[in-house]
Amino acid sequence: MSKSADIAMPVVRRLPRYYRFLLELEKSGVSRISSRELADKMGLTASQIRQDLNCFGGFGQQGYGYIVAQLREEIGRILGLDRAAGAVLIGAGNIGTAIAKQLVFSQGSLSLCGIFDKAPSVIGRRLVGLRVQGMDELDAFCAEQQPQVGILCVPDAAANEVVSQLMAHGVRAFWNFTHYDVALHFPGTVVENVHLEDSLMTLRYRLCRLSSEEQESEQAPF
Amino acid sequence: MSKSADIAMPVVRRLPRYYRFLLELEKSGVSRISSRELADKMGLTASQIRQDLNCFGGFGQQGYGYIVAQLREEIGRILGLDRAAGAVLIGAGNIGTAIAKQLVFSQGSLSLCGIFDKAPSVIGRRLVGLRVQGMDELDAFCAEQQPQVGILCVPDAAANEVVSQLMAHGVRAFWNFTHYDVALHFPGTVVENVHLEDSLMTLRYRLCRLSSEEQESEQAPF
DNA sequence: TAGATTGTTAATCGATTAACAATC
DNA sequence: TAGATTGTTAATCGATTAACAATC
Repeated sequence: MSKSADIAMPVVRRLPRYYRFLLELEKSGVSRISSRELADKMGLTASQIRQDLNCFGGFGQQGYGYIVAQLREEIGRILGLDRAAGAVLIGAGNIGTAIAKQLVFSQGSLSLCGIFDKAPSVIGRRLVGLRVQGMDELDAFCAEQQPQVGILCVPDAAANEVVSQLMAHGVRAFWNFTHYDVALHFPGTVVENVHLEDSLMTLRYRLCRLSSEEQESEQAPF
Repeated sequence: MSKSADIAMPVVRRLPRYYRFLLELEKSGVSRISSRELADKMGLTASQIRQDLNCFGGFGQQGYGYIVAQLREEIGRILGLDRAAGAVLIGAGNIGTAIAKQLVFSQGSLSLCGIFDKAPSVIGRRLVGLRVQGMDELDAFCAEQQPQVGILCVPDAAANEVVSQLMAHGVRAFWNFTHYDVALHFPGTVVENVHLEDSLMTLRYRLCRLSSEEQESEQAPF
């Protein structure tokens, strides 16, 4: 059993950020960095960085630090960025369209191989070089292409149906832009939720507190 | 000082989800619910729900439970959904366009009052009833309209410049779709990051583990 | 009153930070 | 060797869960 058996989610969620910072450092010609320097740059503690990295192995050199390029590559491998994976996007509305373009633009290792929609007005349109297909074509497509990731950009009410259809074809990973709780209804799946509305509500909350804080300090100036 | 002085972020981030579930219950005619029932529905513990809600006050009735409509409204107020707030969106590219449409479509309490872009080819275009303005018009617009929220849909490299410009006009809350670390560079701001790429990388990581888990259990079947 | 369920305190669990021995 | 910095163990801090007294 590998060392990375059961990593805590907070650690996993920090990995992409490490990856980004290391890539940036690499680009700007920094070849070596200590946990302290990286911590200062990222607004973390050196301790946390060392703890996080050591979940996966000893990538550093005592007395010296970490080799940027090597560490970045290592984290990339941990994230699975070296392995290609196919994805189908369901729902070519506002967000679906933007995500499709973004995916192709940013050229990550996830390759979008199919786009599907229900609306006859959308079916047949071309998007990032792909023809938007109808939902009745989904089963045959999955059987042939075996995508691993489902990107859910449909209305909330349609999500359940779409997920069970995809699961029947072995799709276990979902990038979920709906409010439908995939993980709750389908155990054994792996789901990343992008809840834009929730994110915005959290911002509203924090903005409120910020404003009331300002007012309080004005009223009670000591 | 109100009871809600310093609420832990994990609690705050659960509020939008409570709000959604309660709204759903309300719509389906449920008028009363216990922490236990709600917990089962949401996949949480009853204890956590009671703890979370009691950060803000005693909204329930002992021996009876919570009144759905009342609790939903209370949480809405806590989130600041009853207060209107103006937002400017900077960057009318793929995501910017989708977000603009989504904001107007979902009709939240955040009102998009201005859209800005740098590209001459985009300036002047109409989007959700607004004219996309040039960056040179931003200062005058902010001075007059006093938006409270900045939505950052620009390329990473442009974010720093845009944020300082908006901060000069009193904008303190940012909905950030770039990888630029606003909170790190501008203390005193309130920032919600939507890091799509990070989210996708986390999904990739988890997909990898899921697959290797399956393989392992195939090889060692007991 | 008895039953139910909250509000709240105490116990547990997990994640972060600090400390330091190992070692390059 | 001396200095630096990691890897790792121990201490602290915070968040979640359990328990129970208050009360509708």
